[in-house]
Amino acid sequence: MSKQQASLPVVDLNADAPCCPPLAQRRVPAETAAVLAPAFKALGDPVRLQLMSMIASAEDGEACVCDLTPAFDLTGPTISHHLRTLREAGLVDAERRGTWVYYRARPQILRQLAALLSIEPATAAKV
Amino acid sequence: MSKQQASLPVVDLNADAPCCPPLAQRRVPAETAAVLAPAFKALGDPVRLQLMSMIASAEDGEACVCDLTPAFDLTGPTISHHLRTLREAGLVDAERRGTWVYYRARPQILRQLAALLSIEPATAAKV
DNA sequence: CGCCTGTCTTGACGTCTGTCGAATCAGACA
DNA sequence: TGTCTGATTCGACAGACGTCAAGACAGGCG
Repeated sequence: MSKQQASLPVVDLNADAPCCPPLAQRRVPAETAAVLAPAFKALGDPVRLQLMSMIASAEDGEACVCDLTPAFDLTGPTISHHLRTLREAGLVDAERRGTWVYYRARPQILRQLAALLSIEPATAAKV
Repeated sequence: MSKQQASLPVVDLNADAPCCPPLAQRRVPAETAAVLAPAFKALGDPVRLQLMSMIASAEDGEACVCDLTPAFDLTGPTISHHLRTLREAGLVDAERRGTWVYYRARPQILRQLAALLSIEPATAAKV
């Protein structure tokens, strides 16, 4: 078994959201589904998935809209709309500094989503 | 909405292969985003998220539609529609055995999605 | 001050999605 | 064979979504 997880199951999600034993371990209650589904939905668009990745993988932990926009064949308003969607899903934070607006990922919720999808090798191997 | 509607399973995510370095580690390329976004989208509905969980956490690794349907205040056709969405996203498999139809989760793609969202503590701690 | 650049909001348009009722298909069983 | 039950498909509808053009807002600079 992997030891990558030292103190695993008790995810330290300082969550403001009700959180998550793995989806495959215990049935997700309706309230949890209602809270987390919008986050998955926000990631359910290729453009937003790339935006999320560009922001999360940015060097300083933040990315400027001026860097994000030219990476797509889409207008500024459209990118802005997608960024707002990510923000409203709680996946990113925005901050204006002077002329430019910077977006920053929120690792907690990403961890929650990853935890929800995680599969214990043992569980998966059952069949 | 970016289109990627297929009436048939498109995703060949059968690979246990090293599909995806974490989203926060390397920028997700457009092709990967196009392939994985539909899976997130399929999980982006509370009903489907619960269905997915009920199937994945089922005792024998599979769940009968007859057990799934009465868990919601929705008609049979609606549940059937959601199950088809999950199937077309490559998240579940369906098999008819006699009178009943059983759905089974596909752990590979769940693992891929989890891997994509996973965050190295080191990476997350940067701030 | 006025202008310029960068970003967001508004309004509109076509498409997709979630839901239902009715019809249809697939097996089981008398 | 006929009929019954379980599941899917079909047709339709309201609402949400992705996209754009045009306008509005914010901050820097001459």
